[in-house]
Amino acid sequence: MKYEHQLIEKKWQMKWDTESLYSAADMKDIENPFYNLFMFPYPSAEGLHAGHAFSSTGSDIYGRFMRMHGKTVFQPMGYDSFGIHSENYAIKVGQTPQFMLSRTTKHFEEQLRSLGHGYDWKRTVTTSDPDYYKWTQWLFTLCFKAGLAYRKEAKVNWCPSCKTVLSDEQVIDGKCERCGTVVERKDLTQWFLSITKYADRLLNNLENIEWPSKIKQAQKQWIGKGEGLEIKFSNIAVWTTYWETIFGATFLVVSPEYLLSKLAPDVSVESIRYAEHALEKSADERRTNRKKTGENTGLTVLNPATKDQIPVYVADYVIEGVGTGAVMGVPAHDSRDFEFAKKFNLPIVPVVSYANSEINQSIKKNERSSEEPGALTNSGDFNGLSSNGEGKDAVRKWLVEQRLAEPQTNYHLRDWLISRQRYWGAPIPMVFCETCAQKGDGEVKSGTWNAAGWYTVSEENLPVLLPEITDYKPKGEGKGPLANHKEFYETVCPKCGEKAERETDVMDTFVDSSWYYLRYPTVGLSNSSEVPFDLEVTKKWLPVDLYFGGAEHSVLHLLYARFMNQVLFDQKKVSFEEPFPHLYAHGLMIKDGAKMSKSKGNVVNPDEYITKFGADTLRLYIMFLGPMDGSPDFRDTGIEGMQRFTNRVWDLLNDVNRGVSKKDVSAIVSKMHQTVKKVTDDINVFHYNTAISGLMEFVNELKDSEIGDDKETWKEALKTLTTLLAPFTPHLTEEVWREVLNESGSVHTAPWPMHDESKIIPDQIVVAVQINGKLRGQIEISKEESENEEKVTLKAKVDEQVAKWLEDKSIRKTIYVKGKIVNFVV
RNA sequence: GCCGGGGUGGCGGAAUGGUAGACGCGCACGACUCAAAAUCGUGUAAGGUUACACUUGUGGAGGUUCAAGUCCUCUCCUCGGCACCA
Repeated sequence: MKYEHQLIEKKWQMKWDTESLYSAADMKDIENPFYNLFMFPYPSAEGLHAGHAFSSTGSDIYGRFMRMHGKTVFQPMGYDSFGIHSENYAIKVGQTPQFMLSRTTKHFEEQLRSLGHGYDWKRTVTTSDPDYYKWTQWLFTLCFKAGLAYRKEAKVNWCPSCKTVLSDEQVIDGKCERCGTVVERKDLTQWFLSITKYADRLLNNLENIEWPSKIKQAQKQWIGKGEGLEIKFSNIAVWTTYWETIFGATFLVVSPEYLLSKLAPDVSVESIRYAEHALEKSADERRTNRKKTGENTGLTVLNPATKDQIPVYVADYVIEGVGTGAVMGVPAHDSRDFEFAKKFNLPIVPVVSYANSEINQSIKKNERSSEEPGALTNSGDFNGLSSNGEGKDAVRKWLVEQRLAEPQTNYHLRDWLISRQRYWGAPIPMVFCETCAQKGDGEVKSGTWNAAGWYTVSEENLPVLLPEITDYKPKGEGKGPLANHKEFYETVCPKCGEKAERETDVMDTFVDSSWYYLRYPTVGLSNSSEVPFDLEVTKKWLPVDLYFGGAEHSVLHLLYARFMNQVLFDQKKVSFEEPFPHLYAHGLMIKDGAKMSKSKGNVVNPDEYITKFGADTLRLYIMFLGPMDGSPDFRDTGIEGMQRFTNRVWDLLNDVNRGVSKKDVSAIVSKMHQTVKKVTDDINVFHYNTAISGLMEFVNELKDSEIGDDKETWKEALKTLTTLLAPFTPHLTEEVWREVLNESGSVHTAPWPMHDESKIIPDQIVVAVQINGKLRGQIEISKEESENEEKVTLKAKVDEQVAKWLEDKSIRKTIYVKGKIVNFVV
């Protein structure tokens, strides 16, 4: 009987649906909850590709594994449907985003169903749905009321192609994360969320969550906490983490911004001209210009440690926003300063030694080397000091005691810019009233920015609906398309009732995705339109038990979501700080050695493989390619090999009435228990490729066994194999379980098999024999014999292959590793 | 430059310090067939041999150990993150 994958897969997908196998009737009344979350995709028009199939299958296998462990698994799916990606595509094909959406989500659902994933389709989330973004807006108002949302004019990242601003996190190598265009800098007034206030907590909590270290590392690096000193050089403060090099600071450099805003007009005309010119450069141009250009300002300042007057320069290698925007130039210990000093003929003074006992003396004597700075020729030569920890501490103490410096902590993390001058997003739910602004009235009084005139839209008036307009394309004038629609922005002030205007920018998509995991369990509850998330159900299901997703979200989504959750925690809306205590980051599937992308034309659509080979074979194949956290290469040849395996398994499992001969029973029982252990252990750590190889070995063992009378062992082996395979091949095993083995209920709720440690070791064991660590022979012993070291070593000694190596040699030492190895040292 | 992964057959990849290359792909040969496909069987690290024996072998150089792909030191290459971050 041939395995008809098309019929069987469709049959069970429909049946699971009618049986609600993957959907709890009542989210509040369940036991052993396990929230198995997969990062939701944005519903692209192309549909999902093999990379999605790879990652979502990885998540699904774990969910099924947990379900068979008696957990009630909640595995929802939704769509991150707002955002530039979806909107850009709609523009390209000349449709509205709304129109595109209805087709794309439907296509996604069909594809995900055809892969056999056990999603709860009754509880989905679509971020562009008013029922959803109502609460995204509510979240923004919550931040505003907590003093965590503010407006500020700032030099921001502007993508000239997407015609919107971007957050720092969305600029990769100076380019737009979405379209790859070089971003420009633009002065705009924008909404920010104060994520920097959470920098320390975001950093410290990393200790307590079970995440891959590389993701933690990336977040740590992005937060970039630097504990340094702020040191006054006359009226200019510099910030440094290398304060011990201050004795070698022979000049000072300020950024162009610093010069123009704080030092002009007391500086040279040339330096002002230089600074103005530098500001016209794009961020990318400035970033990649490694030439140390600059200009003398004519000012001098006092080096507080050496008491020397040193010149002040302006140069664009100093960046506004890092530290104070001014740095001390220590050419002997910093390669950039060195290059600069060479160019401008500034003195290069190495700071020599701070050996602990002489520290005070050294400092007082202001010890300097008489060596020529010519020794410092390459940029790698600037260490030596930073490694001297004790000296460094002594200098710090001295500087602070002398009141020359103050401790100051700086972060790389910036506040999150969430305004987007686009159409396809959640409108920022704010109203500005000019009348109130004149009087200084506003919803919050804030010291950090002038909030006068700004009001949140109250909860009963949410959502602020995104109007359906046809002229939704961005124009690039610094305002979003909604600014052209009076009917949208004209409103009245909630305070004084005068004419007022709505904010016309929309929110960054990452705000939408920063809280979606909270919404899922509440979908479908009677109060779901009254609350963002029901308290009882949230308490039951959250935090997420396993979050499965791509490493590319290390510092975007994963940081924002943690931040939002912590805000909600502080506002007493949730009882946990970290939403994802356990994260698994899968790798990226590639094709022919390159990342799958439309532009390369190497995107693999799983549909044709499902049609040709079936979902189960595809699932096995992509999981077998390599480890889940690697970058497997999708190749067509391998899948045919997996189809052979699927067919072999099908034939084997249908051969229910055969038995196994007495002589092979022990080997089969042992292999069965080994396989149970191996597959269980491997799934626990997401090593699906080796779990599958273990299953293949078990299948080979069964196929090669001699036919005999022992039907009970055979039947048990088949049953075990079926359950172990179930997470990987849900359709085939379900067919076998219910129709061939005639078991009651679904295989996916059947109990996961347990292994018996005592049955793992077979009756006959092969032990390797080594002489001086080199393999010289093998002996076969029984299980009982393996316990007896003397017996084993004797048997090894007299083995024909081994004996000839022992002739004329005396054995100095014998090592026996039970049931594994005998090593004679001669 | 800093921080993290990795370097193992023709390929994807396995190996709690204990028989390196599991499992699979590919390839070769054989069976079945008029023939092919499919399927099944055998072989497949390199050198060596009719076949065995044996020798070498996990990027390179040292070291620890009865025993090293695995641990330590140095070094080369590669992939990912951050970066004129002071």
